[in-house]
Amino acid sequence: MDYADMGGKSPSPFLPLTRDGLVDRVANSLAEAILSGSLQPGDRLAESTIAKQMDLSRAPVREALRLLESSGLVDYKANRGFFVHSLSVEALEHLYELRIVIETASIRRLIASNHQEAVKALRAQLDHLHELSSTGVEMAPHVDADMQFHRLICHYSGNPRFLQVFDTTANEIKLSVIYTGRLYADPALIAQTHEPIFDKIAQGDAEGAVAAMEYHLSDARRIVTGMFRKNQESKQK
Amino acid sequence: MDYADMGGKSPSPFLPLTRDGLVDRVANSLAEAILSGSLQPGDRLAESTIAKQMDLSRAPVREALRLLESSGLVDYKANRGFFVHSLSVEALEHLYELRIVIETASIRRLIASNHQEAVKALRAQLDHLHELSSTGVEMAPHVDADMQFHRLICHYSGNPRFLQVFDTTANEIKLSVIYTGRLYADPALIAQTHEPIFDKIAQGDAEGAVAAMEYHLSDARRIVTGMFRKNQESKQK
DNA sequence: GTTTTGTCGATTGTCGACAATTTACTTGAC
DNA sequence: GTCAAGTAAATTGTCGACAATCGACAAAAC
Repeated sequence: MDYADMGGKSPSPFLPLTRDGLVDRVANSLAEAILSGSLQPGDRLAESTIAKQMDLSRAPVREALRLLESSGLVDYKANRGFFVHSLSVEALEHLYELRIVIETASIRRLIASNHQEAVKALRAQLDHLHELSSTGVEMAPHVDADMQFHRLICHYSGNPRFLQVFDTTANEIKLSVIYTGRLYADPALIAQTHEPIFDKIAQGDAEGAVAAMEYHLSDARRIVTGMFRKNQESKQK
Repeated sequence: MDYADMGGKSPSPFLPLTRDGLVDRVANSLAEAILSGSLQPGDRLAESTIAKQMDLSRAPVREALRLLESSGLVDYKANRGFFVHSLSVEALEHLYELRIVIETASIRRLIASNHQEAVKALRAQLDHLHELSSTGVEMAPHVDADMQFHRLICHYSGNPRFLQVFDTTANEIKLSVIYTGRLYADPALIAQTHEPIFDKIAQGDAEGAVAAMEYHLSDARRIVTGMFRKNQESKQK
């Protein structure tokens, strides 16, 4: 038997054996630190310091930082180095506007092509969200599951470019939620606000689903930017 | 192509005074080589070779290649290095679909906000295109001017994210045109096909402009993918 | 003859050191 | 006390060298 060319799911008895390079591990580690809030926006990310802390040279750290830059988690200024990405209210507005464009476009393509498969996956993800809502108070898992629902929509659009655009926005959206505190007073609301979108998609009602998504994202934008503004004001004084 | 240009307006009377770092110069140089066709898709881009040819060390070359990767000009495979980006027909279809989404969204936002300023800039760019059409037979300037028209639309959308998405697609689109040969038999047609879009925008007719843009991009997609297919077949034998 | 295994050359991955630049601090003048 | 210039420290930018990894070819086994 030839284990090399059995396309599809892992036919081999071995685990994927994730040979993540050093750079990826560094990037993941840094991303976690940023998304967990250990590092504040604007904080300097000195290469030497990080390299020393992780006990390796500056080269892989530098590459990891460049990677994070392209995913929007850090900013780079020539001859000045890397800093944890700082958000502004304007940037958030632009971000949500882009999300509306990409995710509504994804919905249209999704309904026109991959419908059956997509509905199944989205239903499963929604169920997962409902389960989560009864559990912990930790914010991160809820946000992740929320984002995953939206990501699935882009995935099942059938256009990898749509997913790519979504992914570039995803980290910044996560950042904004982390920094502004919880999105909804009750985590159970997260799952509920996605039901109307799913319903319309399941019915194959493209325009209805688009409208539901626009409403949902506009609402989220309103809440996030509102809290963001309040947060900044409280920091001023 | 200038990777340092952030697309914003220059408030000072002085030119940006591009203190391009070494990395940017290397990136520009490589981009030119790729977009001019000196390097063929799939060609290996060995760091040492490039470093020797440019008389510097591998570090800045490596960073430049990573930069080009994020702008879609080169592909990177772990432990194998960098290669000139290879296009597929499917990728092109996806790319044009994304362009339609972003550029039509840009048109809507543009007409709703920056209208006056945008119309002026677009008219100027169209005039420039017309002037070009009577001159040389070189393809690159026409393609650049064409892309610049579309880029202006994204720019005047007022949402930097839209422009950012456009820029990530721009290089690949350029590549496809370079590799498939001329888009239109007569360069004068390039300018003409953009007039309807401009007219509708100038009139403030959002839906009309969107329709014109969709028609234009669908047409371009049809031509490019068609020539691409033909090109590949001729390479087979 | 086909498949597996071993070896080699080439290329990327990582490292520590030095040069160039920026930032922070100190010093001095007003 | 405030501001400016000059100096020192810290940080990024670049370099050349070594280690790890990969692909291709050669050799051996079936």
